Amino acid sequence: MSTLSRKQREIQQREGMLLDVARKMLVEQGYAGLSMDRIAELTEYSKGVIYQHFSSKEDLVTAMAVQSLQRRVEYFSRAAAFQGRPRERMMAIGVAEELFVRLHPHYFHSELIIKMASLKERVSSERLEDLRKEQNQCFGRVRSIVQAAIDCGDLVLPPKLEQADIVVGLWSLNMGAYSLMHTDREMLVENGVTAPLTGVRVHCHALLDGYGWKPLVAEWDYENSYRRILKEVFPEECLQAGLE
Amino acid sequence: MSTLSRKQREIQQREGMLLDVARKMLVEQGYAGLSMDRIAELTEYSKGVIYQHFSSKEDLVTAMAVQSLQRRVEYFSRAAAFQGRPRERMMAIGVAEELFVRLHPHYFHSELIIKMASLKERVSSERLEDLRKEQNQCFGRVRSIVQAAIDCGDLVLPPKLEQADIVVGLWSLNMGAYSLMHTDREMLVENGVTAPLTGVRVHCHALLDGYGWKPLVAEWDYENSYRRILKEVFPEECLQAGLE
DNA sequence: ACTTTTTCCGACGACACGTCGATAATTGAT
DNA sequence: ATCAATTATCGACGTGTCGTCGGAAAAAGT
Repeated sequence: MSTLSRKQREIQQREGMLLDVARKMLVEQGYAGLSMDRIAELTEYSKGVIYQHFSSKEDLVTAMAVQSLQRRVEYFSRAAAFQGRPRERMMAIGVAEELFVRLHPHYFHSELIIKMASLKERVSSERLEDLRKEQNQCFGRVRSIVQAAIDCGDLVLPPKLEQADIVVGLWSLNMGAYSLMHTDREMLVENGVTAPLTGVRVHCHALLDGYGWKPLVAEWDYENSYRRILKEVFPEECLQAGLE
Repeated sequence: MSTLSRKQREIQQREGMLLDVARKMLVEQGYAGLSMDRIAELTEYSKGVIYQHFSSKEDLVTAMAVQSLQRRVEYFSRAAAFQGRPRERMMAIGVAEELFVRLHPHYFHSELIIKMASLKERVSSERLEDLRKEQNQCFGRVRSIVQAAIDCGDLVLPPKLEQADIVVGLWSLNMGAYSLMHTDREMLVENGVTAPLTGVRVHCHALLDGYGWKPLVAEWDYENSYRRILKEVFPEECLQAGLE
């Protein structure tokens, strides 16, 4: 006998289904087109049921963001376990992020929305706590790699920068690039930017080189590292993403 | 006699006033708290009048973003005119962005919102054209500096990167960092990131060093450049921002 | 002074969020 | 198996917002 009754398990499962339907709606129709009434209609549950799961529309969107971050943490964890120099492991995190965005754009999208609209006011405090926790998980995964690099001497912190700052720099660059792609793809193609995704990798390497994080691009065959990461850490996802 | 009648000028002026009221509301109450009815109430105009200026709520928010970009272009233009090496002029752009975000956070905020919510569907096509134009202005200002650096030999494009890519890298890093500050400041302080704004400058320098854009940080006194930029290009704004 | 055109108004319909009392289903005890 | 107690579900309702539209008011023109 499990800790939860049959009914309660059913309810828990339902939450996932509600989120799936909601996410599809969010992606197809935007935030404004995400309607609680229509979720009720499509799932053939009543609104009351939905409001037993989520205290408000904002709470629901936040739940999507939490799901997204959980998935990301999963990716990051696998990436962080890659066998290699710290900088290679950091590269693996970058690959993880890239695959994550490629394979789950709807998850990423929900994160962006919740971030922007400053919806936090109307979100239940437990959900907000979940969000915070997952975010810190992500941050922590990256941070520990930076620490490892410092410990083994591959990275000497430049003046005025702490470990956490390095994380912020990389995070900003990635986050900025991907949200740019999502929101201003039009402007990019207009300006002849054809392969923004591969671009991100190159930019990250430039940034790490700028920090003086050894081995520098000139001293190491990161193309090879890249292939190893894809093959050893994300073989399944590669196929899904259509990467060779 | 001007080309516009008195009445028409009055109407044009009114648009600015409407946007001011709306922006204040947006910043104080978030996107959800921005209500067309309340704008009408506060300005003591009818809703009909407001809908003569803006075809929808989204159109109004887009108008705010356009205003914001116009202001940014102004800042960027002044920065681009700084006398010095291309990399110094690029640094001036960074300073411009920093001051812009510091002094007009509400403008910046409206940009973020319009970007995220994929509101574009309901925006009038003229307004969308305005937005596109201003964005390209910004992009162009930065791009021409990159070109200048290439022309004078200060920058040799790394393999796999075009001029436009360099712009994208810097843009992403800045955009990402500032939106991170706006949306996740809490997470930053939790992780001991104390001075994110000065951090951005350091990260940008690292990125430019990574591109091999001469003169590198080690070869030039950019602290001095920074002081010169503040004093020569943005003396007024410095005081307002409370920078020494 | 009177007509035409422009501008302005605010009631109205449609729709969305979130609530709540009534209703149905499930559980547990006898 | 029966019935009471608890739990889960429903959907109509109140409130508020968006965007429209026909008529009132003001301005321009003659």
